[in-house]
Amino acid sequence: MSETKKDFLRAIVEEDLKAGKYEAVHTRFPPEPNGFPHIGHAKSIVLNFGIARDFNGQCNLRMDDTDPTKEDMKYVEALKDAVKWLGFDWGEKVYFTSDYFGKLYDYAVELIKMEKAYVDSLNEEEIREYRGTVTEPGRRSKYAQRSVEENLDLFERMKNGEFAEGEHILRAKIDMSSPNMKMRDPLLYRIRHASHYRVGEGWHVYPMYDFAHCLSDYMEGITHSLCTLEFENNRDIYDWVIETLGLKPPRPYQYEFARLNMNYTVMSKRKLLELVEGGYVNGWDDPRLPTIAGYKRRGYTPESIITFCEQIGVAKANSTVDVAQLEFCIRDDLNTKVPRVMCVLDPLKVTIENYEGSELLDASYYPHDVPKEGSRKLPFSKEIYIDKNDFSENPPKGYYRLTPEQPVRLKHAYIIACKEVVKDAEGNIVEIKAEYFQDSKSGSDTSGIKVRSAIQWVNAAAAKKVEVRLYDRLFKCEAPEGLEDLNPNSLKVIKDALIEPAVIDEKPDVRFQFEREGYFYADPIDYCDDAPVFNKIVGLKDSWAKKEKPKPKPAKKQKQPKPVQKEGEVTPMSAQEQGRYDRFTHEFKLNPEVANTLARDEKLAHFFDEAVAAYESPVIIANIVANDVARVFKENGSENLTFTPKEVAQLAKMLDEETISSKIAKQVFEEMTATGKAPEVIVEEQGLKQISDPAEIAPIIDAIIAQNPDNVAKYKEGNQKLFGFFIGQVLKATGGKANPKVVNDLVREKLEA
RNA sequence: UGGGGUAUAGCCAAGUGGUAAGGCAACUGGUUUUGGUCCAGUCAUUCGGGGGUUCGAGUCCCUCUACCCCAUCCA
Repeated sequence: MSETKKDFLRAIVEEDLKAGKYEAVHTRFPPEPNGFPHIGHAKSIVLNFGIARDFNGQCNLRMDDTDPTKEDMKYVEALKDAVKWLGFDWGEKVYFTSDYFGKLYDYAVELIKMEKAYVDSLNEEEIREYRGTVTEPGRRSKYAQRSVEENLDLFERMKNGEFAEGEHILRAKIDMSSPNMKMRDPLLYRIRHASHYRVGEGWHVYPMYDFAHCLSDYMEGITHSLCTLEFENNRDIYDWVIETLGLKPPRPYQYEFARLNMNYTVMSKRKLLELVEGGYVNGWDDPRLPTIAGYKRRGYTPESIITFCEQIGVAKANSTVDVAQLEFCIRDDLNTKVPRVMCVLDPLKVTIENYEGSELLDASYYPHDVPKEGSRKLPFSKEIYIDKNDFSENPPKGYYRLTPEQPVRLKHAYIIACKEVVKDAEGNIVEIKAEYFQDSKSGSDTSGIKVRSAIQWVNAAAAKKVEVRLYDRLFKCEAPEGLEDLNPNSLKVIKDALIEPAVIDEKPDVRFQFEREGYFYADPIDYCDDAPVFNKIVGLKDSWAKKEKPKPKPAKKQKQPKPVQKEGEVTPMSAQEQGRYDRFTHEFKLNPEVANTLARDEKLAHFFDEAVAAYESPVIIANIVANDVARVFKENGSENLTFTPKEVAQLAKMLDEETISSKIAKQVFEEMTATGKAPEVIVEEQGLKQISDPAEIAPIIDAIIAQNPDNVAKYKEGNQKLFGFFIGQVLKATGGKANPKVVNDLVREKLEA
C-alpha cells in the first residue's frame, strides 16, 4: 500500500486481509455495455484496478450484459479502450455475464427446488400493484403457491421459448411486506425473445441484475464488490441470493460509494445520448463531452485523469466536484511535459520599419524551470504578427503589453516600440508600425530597456496557417438541467491562426503549450500537415483576465445572523412514558434530558431500574445507561447482552467512590461489552485504578512541559486550545489513569506559573 | 409518507474522546523574457441546528432539519 491516504474502502480491504478473511483482494469493474464510458467510469476503474494494484490483488473487467435489448459490441470495445487507455491491465480475458447464462440458469433451478423461487403469471401492471407502496405492504401473487414440479416445468418452457414475453416471470420468494421495496419478491428472470449481441438466439429467458451480479461476483472469486450508492437497497438481495443458495465461503460483499458528479456538465447516459443524437455535439468523442473518448480527443492525458480520480477521493456523500480540479490536473501534468511554441490566434500585423533582412533566432522549447532539452530556429524579419490582445491604444491600468508609450519584448527576439497606429476607414486598428532596438536581442540584451512583458509573435512570411478549436464549458450553469442550459459559445473555431513553422515541420510533440494561451493538441483525426488542426485542451491560468473583469463576486460572505433553523415537532410521550419521566425526574432527580431518553425507551428504562435496584446511585447510573448502554443497544440490539444491570451498577459504584475516572469507566465499559467480564475484574487485571496523588502526577506534567517548549510558548501567547493538548499528553503518559480533575488543576497551575 | 443513506470552508476530503490534515479555488508578496510555473504566506475559535454525557465532544447519547436512493419485466 502506498503512502497515500486510505479511503474507507481501502480501509475495509486492509482490515479483511489482515483478519485473514481472504487470501488476496479481487475486485471487478462491471459496466453494462450499453453506452460510452465517461469520467464517472474512470473513477470506478481507477478505484477497482487501483485497489487491486495497491494490495497485490486482481481486478476483472466484466461486461454486465444481461439485457439483450440494449447492449452492443461497439460499447464493449469502447469500454476496453477506456480501460486500456487509462493504463490498466485486465489480465487474460474480458469476462462477460453472458458467459454464465448456463450456470445462472442452474442456480435458478436450484432456488426453485428449494421453494425459494416461483414462476409468477401476473402481468406487469398487476405485479406493480401487488408490490404495494413505500408505506403499504404488498401482497403475494396466488401463483406463488405453485408446486416445485410445476415451477420447474414452466421455467424450462420459458427458457425454450414456449411463452410470449410478459406471460410468466421467475421471482424469488422473500417477503412481500418487507420495508425494503427491493426485497418484495424480486424478479429473477424475464422472457425476452431477443437476439443477444454475443450469445445470439439460444436463450429466451435472461437473468436480472440482482440475480446475475452477485453470482457472477461469486463465480469469479470477487472479494469486494464495489458499486455506487443507488445500489444500497439491492445489497439485501445480493446477500440473500448467496446465503439462500448456501454458497461456500469465501464469498463477496458489496460496498457502495458515491458516483462522480462534476459541475458544468452532465453525466447521465440519457442526457449524453440526447446531446449526441440531437447533434448538439459532434459525436461521442466531441472534446466538450465528459466521455473518455472526448477527453482523449481533446488532448487530456490518461495520467491527468487518474490523478484527478485519486485527488477527489472516495466517500459516501453525494457531491459535485469542481471542474477546476480536473483542469488543474491536466495543466499540472502538461506543464513539465510539453514544448512551448508560439501561435497567434488573432493576428495583428506589425511592421518593424528599422529592421532589414532576416535572421534565424535560437529558441528553446522549454522554459528555464522545465528540465528538458530541445530548441528550434525562429525566422525573424521586418513583418511579423502579434495578437490583437497584446496591443492597446488606450490601455487600462496595469496593462503590461504594447501601447503607444510602452515597449514590449517579442519573446526570444527583440524589444519593439510602437511608432504609429494604422487604422481602416471604420477606425479599426489594422497595422502597427514599430521600431526595434538592435542591442536588445534576447540572450544578449545590452539596451537596458525595461519591459513589463514578453509576447508571442510569428514571422509573416514563414508562419503557417492553422485551424484552432477553442473549447469552453458545454453548459453555462453549474448544475445544468437540460438543453436550455447549453453554452452557445462552447466551441469557437479559428480558421486562420498563425503558428511558427517548426511545429509543423519538426513536430516535436503532439501536445504543446501555445505560449501565454494554453495547452493544445493536434487533433488525431482532422489534422494533416497541409491543414493542421489544434484542439485547445485547457487555458493557462490568467490572473490578468481576472483583474480586468472581475467576476461578480457571489455576495461577500458577511456574518449573517445564523439562519434560525426551524425545529420540528417532538412526538408527545405516551401516558406510560410520561409516568416514567415523572418518576425519574422527581424520585431520582434525573436531569430532564437524561430522564427523557430513558423514559422514551422501554428497554433502557427497565435496564436502568434494575441497575438502580442493585446500587442506589441513580444519576451516575442514568448517565451510563442513557449514553453508553444506549449505544450498545443501538449497535448490537438489546438481546444477548454481555453485561448485566448489576455489573453496570458496580461500574457506577467505582465511579461514585472515585476508584476510577470517567475516562477509565468508558474504557472498562468497552471491555465489558467485548469480553463480558465483570468491571472489578477488568480494573483489577489491568490495574486501572485512578491516580489522584499530585505528587505522583506532577513529575509527569513537568516532563511533558519540558518536551513541548513550542506549545508552552503558544499557550502562554493565548492559545487556549493547547490546554487540551497538555491534558491529553499527561493522560496518555499515565495510560489514562491520572485523575483528570487533578491533572487539570496541576497543568493550569504549572502553565500559568 | 415506510425503509436505506448522507451532512466538516466556495468545491472535494481526512479525522474512531485530547492542537480541525491535505488538494482545488480565492487572495497577498517574491522570482520570472509566459500576467504560466515555482517559492513564501493568508484562508473553519468550529464540523447541518438544538440539547445532554465528560476535566475535555466533529467524534458518545437524545432530538430536530435538509438533501439523495427505493414502488423498471434497466443496470
